[in-house]
Amino acid sequence: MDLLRIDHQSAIPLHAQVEDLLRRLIEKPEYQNGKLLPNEINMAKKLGVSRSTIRQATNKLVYEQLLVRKKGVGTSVARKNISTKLDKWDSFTHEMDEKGMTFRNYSIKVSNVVPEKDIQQLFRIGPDATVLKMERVKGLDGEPIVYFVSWFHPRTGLTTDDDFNKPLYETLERDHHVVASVSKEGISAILADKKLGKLLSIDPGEPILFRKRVVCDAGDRPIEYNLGYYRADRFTYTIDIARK
Amino acid sequence: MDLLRIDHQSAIPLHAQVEDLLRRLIEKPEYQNGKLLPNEINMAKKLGVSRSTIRQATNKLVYEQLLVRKKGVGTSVARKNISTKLDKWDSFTHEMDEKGMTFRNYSIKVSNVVPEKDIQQLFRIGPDATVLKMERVKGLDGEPIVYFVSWFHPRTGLTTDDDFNKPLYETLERDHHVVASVSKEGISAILADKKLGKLLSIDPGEPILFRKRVVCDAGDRPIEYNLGYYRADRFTYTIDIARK
DNA sequence: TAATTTAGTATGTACGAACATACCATCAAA
DNA sequence: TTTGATGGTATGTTCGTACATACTAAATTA
Repeated sequence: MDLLRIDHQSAIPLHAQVEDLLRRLIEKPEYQNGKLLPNEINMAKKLGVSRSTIRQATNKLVYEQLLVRKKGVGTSVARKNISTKLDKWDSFTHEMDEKGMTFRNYSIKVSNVVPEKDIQQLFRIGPDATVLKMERVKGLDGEPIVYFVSWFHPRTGLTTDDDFNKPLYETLERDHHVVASVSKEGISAILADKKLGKLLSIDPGEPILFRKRVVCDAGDRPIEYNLGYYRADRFTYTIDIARK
Repeated sequence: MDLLRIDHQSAIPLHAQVEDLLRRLIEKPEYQNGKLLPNEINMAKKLGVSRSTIRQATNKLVYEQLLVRKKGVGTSVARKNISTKLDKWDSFTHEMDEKGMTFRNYSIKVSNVVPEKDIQQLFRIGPDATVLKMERVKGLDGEPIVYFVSWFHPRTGLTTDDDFNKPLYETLERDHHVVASVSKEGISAILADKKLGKLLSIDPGEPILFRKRVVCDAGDRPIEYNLGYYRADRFTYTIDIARK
C-alpha cells in the first residue's frame, strides 16, 4: 500500500497528508456501506503520527460531512448523497434563443494553468498538475452580461483543441464520456472591480451577482469549478419549482 | 462582561462555550471592520482555558468562514456576505395558481417545542427555550405533494395565534417587521419512511426530494429553519436564470 | 535616505497524556 | 426468560509543551 503512507520529511503537513490519504481511502468500495474506519489510536500508531493529528484530519472531513463520528462506536463514511441529474445547465443559450434573444460569446480564452491551492484540493491533484482554464464573456444585443471562469479536471480530457462554442456538457458527454451532475452551488453578491468593470462594461463598484459552482460527475467526483459574474442590473437568480 | 466568561463547572464543553462567546463577540460593531480579535494565547489566558480549546472553537468559525486567520498577523472577522433579497419564496401557491392548479394546505399543525440541539445552535438560543414549530402538508388535486416542517426563531414573534394560511413572509414583514433573505439551501434525496409515506400517500421506500433551508433576515441572522419533503414523482427542483 | 537585518508577535503544526462519556456485547442475577 | 450489571472499546474533551513559519515594525547599516 504505497498510497497509505505518511512522509515525515515532506513539506506537506502531516494532517494534510492524512486528510488526503483518508479522502482516497474512503472512496474505496469497502468503506462505502457505512463500515467503520480503523479507530483513531490504531490509525495513529499505524501511520506513525499522534492521535491529535488524526483528529485534525478527520475533523475536516467530518465538517465536510464526508465522515460521520459516533461516540462509543467509531468513524464511518457518510452515505453518499443522491445528486440530481443535470439537464438545464448549459441551456442558457437555448433559453435565450427561445425568448428571441441572441446570446453570444463576446470573447473566449482557453489556456493550461497551474490552479490555486483550493482548486488543487478540490480536484485532488498535485501542486504541479496543469488544468484547462476557460474564460468567457457572454452578452446580449451588443452588451456583455456575464463573465465565466471555469477550471476543468484533467479527467474530462478537454484540451485547447476542443470547440468551446458548442454546448459544453454535450461535448463532454459525447466526446469525453463525462456526465455532469449537480453538486454544489453558491450565490452571493460582490462589487465590480476594475477588471470586471472593463469586461462587463460597467463602472467599478457596480453590483455583481456572483455564482460559484462545482460540477461533479455521476460518481460525485468534481469535474469543473466554475465562477460566474453576472451584471446585477441585468439578471436575477431565482429558484423555481417546476412540474415534471 | 457577563457574557464573556467561561463556566468550568458547566456541562457544556469549554470549546462550545468559547465558540458561542465568539459568535456573540464578532457580532459587535467593533469587530465588523476586519479588526483583529485578541490573539490566541491572550484569549486562552483571559478565559482560563488552553490554547487548543481556543483553536478548537475558532477552527469551527474559520470553517464556517465567519473568521479569517492570517499566519503572522492574527484572526479577524470575515466581511459579511451580501445576501440576495428574497422575493419568490412564498410564491409557491401563487405560481401554482398561475398554472391553473389549486395548491392547498391539507393539514397544518402549529406548536411550541424545545428544538433539537442543532437548531438551538443555529438560533443561538438556550437549551430550555421554546420555538414555534409548524408542520404542513400541501397538495394538489386531492393529492398530497409536499410536507414542510419549519422552526421559527423567537425573534420573529410568531405565535400559534398567527394565521398560517396566509403567505408567511408577507405576514412576517407586515406584522412582525422581519424581512427574510436567502441564506443557505441544500437539496438531496431520501427514501420515504412510514410516517412520510402516510403523510404523502405513497409507499415507504419511495423517493423523496428533500430540501433543507435556513432563512435569514437582512442582518444575516437565522429566522427560520425549514425542511421540505417533496414527492419525487411529482416534482423536480430546477435552477433557472430569469431576466429581470 | 534607502535598503537590510533583526527582534517580537501571531498563527501553524505536532506530540503526548489523561480523564469523561457513550455504546455494545457478554455474562450474571431476578 | 428477561432484566440488569459490567468491562471493553471508541470517540469527546482538555491540558501543556515545543518548535516552525509568516508577518511587522523598529533598529541597523550602506
